[in-house]
Amino acid sequence: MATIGDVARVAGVSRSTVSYALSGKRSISPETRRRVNDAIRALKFTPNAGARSLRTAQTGVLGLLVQFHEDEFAPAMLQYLLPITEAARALGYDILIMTENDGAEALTRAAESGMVDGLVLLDVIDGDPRVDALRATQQPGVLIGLPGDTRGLDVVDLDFAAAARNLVDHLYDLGHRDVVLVSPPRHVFDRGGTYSWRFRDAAVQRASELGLTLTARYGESQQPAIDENLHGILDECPDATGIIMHNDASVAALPRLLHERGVRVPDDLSVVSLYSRDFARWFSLPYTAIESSPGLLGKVAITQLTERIAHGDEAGPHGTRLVAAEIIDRGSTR
Amino acid sequence: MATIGDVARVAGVSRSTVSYALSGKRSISPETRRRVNDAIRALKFTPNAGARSLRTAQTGVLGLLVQFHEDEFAPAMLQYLLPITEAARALGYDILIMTENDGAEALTRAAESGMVDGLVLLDVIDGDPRVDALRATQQPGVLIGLPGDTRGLDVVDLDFAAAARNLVDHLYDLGHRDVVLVSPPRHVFDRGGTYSWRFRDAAVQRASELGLTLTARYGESQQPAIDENLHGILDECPDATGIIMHNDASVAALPRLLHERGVRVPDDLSVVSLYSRDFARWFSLPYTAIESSPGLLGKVAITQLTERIAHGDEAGPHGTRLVAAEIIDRGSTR
DNA sequence: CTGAAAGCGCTTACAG
DNA sequence: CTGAAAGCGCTTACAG
Repeated sequence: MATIGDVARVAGVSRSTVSYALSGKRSISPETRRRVNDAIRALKFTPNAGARSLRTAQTGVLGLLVQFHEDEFAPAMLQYLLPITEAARALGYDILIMTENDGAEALTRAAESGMVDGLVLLDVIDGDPRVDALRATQQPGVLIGLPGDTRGLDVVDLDFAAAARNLVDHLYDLGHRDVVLVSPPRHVFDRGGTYSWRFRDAAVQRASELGLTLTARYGESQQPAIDENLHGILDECPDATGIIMHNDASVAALPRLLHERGVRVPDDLSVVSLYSRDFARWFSLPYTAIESSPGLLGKVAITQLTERIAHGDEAGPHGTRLVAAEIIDRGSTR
Repeated sequence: MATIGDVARVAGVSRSTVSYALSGKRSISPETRRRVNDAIRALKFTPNAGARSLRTAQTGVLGLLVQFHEDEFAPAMLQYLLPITEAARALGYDILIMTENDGAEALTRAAESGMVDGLVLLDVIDGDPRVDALRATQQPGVLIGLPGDTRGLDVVDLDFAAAARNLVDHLYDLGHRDVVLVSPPRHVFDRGGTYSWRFRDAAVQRASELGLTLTARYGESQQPAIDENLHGILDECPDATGIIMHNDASVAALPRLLHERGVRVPDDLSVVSLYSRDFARWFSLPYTAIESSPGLLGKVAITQLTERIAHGDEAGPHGTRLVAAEIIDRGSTR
């Protein structure tokens, strides 16, 4: 690999001139610039990342901390990965992906060794040990997912409460008065998955405001429990005319299950849910749903993080951005 | 962040002693070792990665080049991600994930700037421009997926030909004499996805050896074309008693589609396929299938790559490792 | 508009 | 068993 010294020698200038030609931080005569550029091309010179980061204390790398909760629906995670790497790349950053079970330890290691300029925490729950680790490192970071205590943190998440109200209103406006809600599994609530109760509580409250009967039930995350659970819920609520699915694994199983039961959508039952376009495509889901917007969330998070890296506290106060929930009508209600 | 100089001062030794205490590359008196360790703990010292890599020309990072083919089934990619990061971590490496459309450019950038010690190319096809880029960089690399020209490359892939023969034999042994094969979409063949024709050609040949009628058809990768395509194939082959699904997107749609057609498995039709346990779980697929073993492939690839990094040509000749295909009986045949 | 020099934080041959 | 010093490849104040 060529070094900046090689380029300087070939171009017949000093190393500082090559560096400034690269960075544009001081003016260079056209003739010199040409010679430098020629030499760079001839030698295929690329600045050494380690040397640069040692000198500037900046790496151009962001750490992405992915948490695989044992019982969670893995494909849902994938939706965030591509938008995040793309948004980061567009801003000049690469992504170091860390999937260790001990996310707090991984975060600390990446930060303390200076491998990254900032950290993205995916799928944050209340009481997440990575959040304390992040606070301890003093590194810029952004959370996707809302913990209980957000002091001093930049957080991005979907507005699950607004999403729930939106869906309840949608069914109510169509005349539905008896509706079922299938939530994430109970252990997601217990574990601190705040999106689960933010959604459910908002749905319950809106239903009560409207005088709509809402039966909220936990879903399951693994077959065959999913099918059994859904059959049980549907048997239990024969008069319900609408169902709100807030559960990736369950909604993925729903088309087949409703077909088996001979339930037609939307003639016999109106179905609404919350997932992304990609998710709908992978699982051929035909339901009207709140778009969970992983691409937008990822982009907002990366933008926020890079702002924080560049400007620190001057990038504005720390805070939580709840991204508005938008409904996509696929004709599964009436 | 504390530096090695801080540790040395607190411990009352030289920086070299701290460094050697860390690396264990020369003997240290117990007393000195204790003082150094105390200082490291007191200061929470972690060596700076940039400085270390500048000095040693090693980064402890592997580049993972993920290629998102527009028409491909994204969840399938995810299965490789976790095993690869875990295998890498177990060997002391972190993973830089690159998802750019221009994978060759990304690969070159990572290699030339010295960000990584080696490269993993996921989902390699024949004529993949990343392969030429890899050869040009002279960096250690490993491919998952088999290109046409493997000279000088370390390659890991599933033995798709053996998998196909295995499935044909399985159906033949149960008495089936008229079988359908649903391959990947035509453009996967055209694009250079060698797994598609390695599987199909081996199936066709084995069928002809056995005197079994095998109707090979292209599948689709997007709804609603998937359903239409499958209905067409099933209508076309009313006498087929078995079906071999070599197509992620199509097999994911099959349970619902067969249910719609009133086809019972295995009473009316025997079904075999090729996918991973995780994939089967996500999509609730009940079919006997060759285990595609993404975890094993990822682990083999990482092991091979780190060997190559550590020992270069002494790690043995470059070559292709085809991982044996194992069948998991889920009772969908008879 | 350009160059010589210092220094980022490590590791390791050299010396004792 | 330990230390002083060189040097990895950059960037940037300092000087002209």
